[in-house]
Amino acid sequence: MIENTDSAVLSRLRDFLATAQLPDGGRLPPERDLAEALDVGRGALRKALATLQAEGVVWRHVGKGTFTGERPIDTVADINAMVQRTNPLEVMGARIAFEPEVARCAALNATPSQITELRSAMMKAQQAPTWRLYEQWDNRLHRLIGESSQNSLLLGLLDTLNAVRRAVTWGRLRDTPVRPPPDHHSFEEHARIVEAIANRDGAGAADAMRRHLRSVEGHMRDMR
Amino acid sequence: MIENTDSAVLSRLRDFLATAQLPDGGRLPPERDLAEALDVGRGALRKALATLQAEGVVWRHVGKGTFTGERPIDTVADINAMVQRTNPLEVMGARIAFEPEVARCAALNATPSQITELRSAMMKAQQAPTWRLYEQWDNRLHRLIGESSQNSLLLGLLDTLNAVRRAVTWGRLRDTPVRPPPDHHSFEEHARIVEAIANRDGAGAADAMRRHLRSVEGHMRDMR
DNA sequence: TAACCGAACCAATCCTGAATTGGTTCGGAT
DNA sequence: ATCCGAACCAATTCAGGATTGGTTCGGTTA
Repeated sequence: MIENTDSAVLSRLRDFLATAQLPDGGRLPPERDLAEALDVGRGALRKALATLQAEGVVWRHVGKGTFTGERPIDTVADINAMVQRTNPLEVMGARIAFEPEVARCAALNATPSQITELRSAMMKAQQAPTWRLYEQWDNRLHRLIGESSQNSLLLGLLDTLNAVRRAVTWGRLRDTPVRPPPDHHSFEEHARIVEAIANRDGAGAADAMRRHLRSVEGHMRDMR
Repeated sequence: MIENTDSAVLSRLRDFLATAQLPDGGRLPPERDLAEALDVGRGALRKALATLQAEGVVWRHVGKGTFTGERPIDTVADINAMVQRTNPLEVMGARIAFEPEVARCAALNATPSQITELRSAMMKAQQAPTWRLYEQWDNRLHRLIGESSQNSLLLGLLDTLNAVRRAVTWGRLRDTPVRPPPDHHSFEEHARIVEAIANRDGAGAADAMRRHLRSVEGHMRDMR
């Protein structure tokens, strides 16, 4: 050991990083190994690493290791935060803005088997013996449309939207044994959406979805 | 074994479910155990379970088990999960589907002071001395449009989308000291969007935003 | 005295192999 | 023909140990 002043260790560490040429986000050797490789005590190395971390050159996490670049952004979008800020009216507005475009993508990208599934879910909803089962298949239908867009990010956003919707409309589940009337407004609207998707009619699907959601919105207000 | 017709097995299974009284989302015994408990072959049991699954009473997954109720959809908006499933192309597709509709809402709902802010952010982006600062003001502009929609849920979804976008396109930050050229394609596109919003022209705003994003998409491909 | 080093320990994380579980196939018995 | 048991497959879970950054403590050196 020649000189292990703080600055000497730091510069030797920078040297190592420059030489190592590791990819951005790459992982450094464990502190113990690195200390031995640089012929430095672990404490001194940690002090130097702390400096680099303060500079934003590296970031560390227990059990994971030390990595170059900046710490990746924190993970979960807080659905609870959205739920507290929003209200049923906003949820409906967001659905009317968002879901028609998802339907448009679905019309352009759905696979034949997905179209079959869409028709099946639609039928199941029509024949549902209770409101609860109807809503179950209605949900399934709307998510199938998201899956049919073949865009996992759109699907993720749709799931987020639905999670918020469920949280906001909590406790308003219709659990009556009464079944939806055979002329329930949604049935024909669903059919229009699914047929537009089957016909690869993007604009038609978006339009049909928009009409459907506006109709749902109208009935929501009537129930107040 | 008395009678193990399909319907008999099915009714015995329903009986078990009713008796077991497991909580919604609860887990059924493994097929092998359950088959033995009901004194039924596994194949027959599976046929009955398939029926229940078609009815939406239970759902199954290899390695996990069989559960009551609906298949849970990722309730947590785990951005990391989205990031891992998606790719830059999908991100662009989602933006093109989503952001024009946000712009439409913004045109209908933006307050005068928000319109002032929009113009300000647009100017700042035009005069940005570096690409990094340009992107910063570009981000600010797009989020301001989200705020102008006056729909906190739409804004939350937009933030989620942006978080994914940043994570996916990470490491491709342009940090050159060069500034965007004065005739950068985005400048006029931004202006069209902002003016459409200022004029309360929802369709125009959506259209301008769509053109803008398609243009960005095109330049992304050129850079490859 | 003060700084530094090595060693041990802690908690979070990763890793690996075994066990579990739904999905499938095949031969034999009824 | 049909059903059953057994074996196998692939996805998932689970448990234990190994790894890793964070911390503490006593001994050594300057």
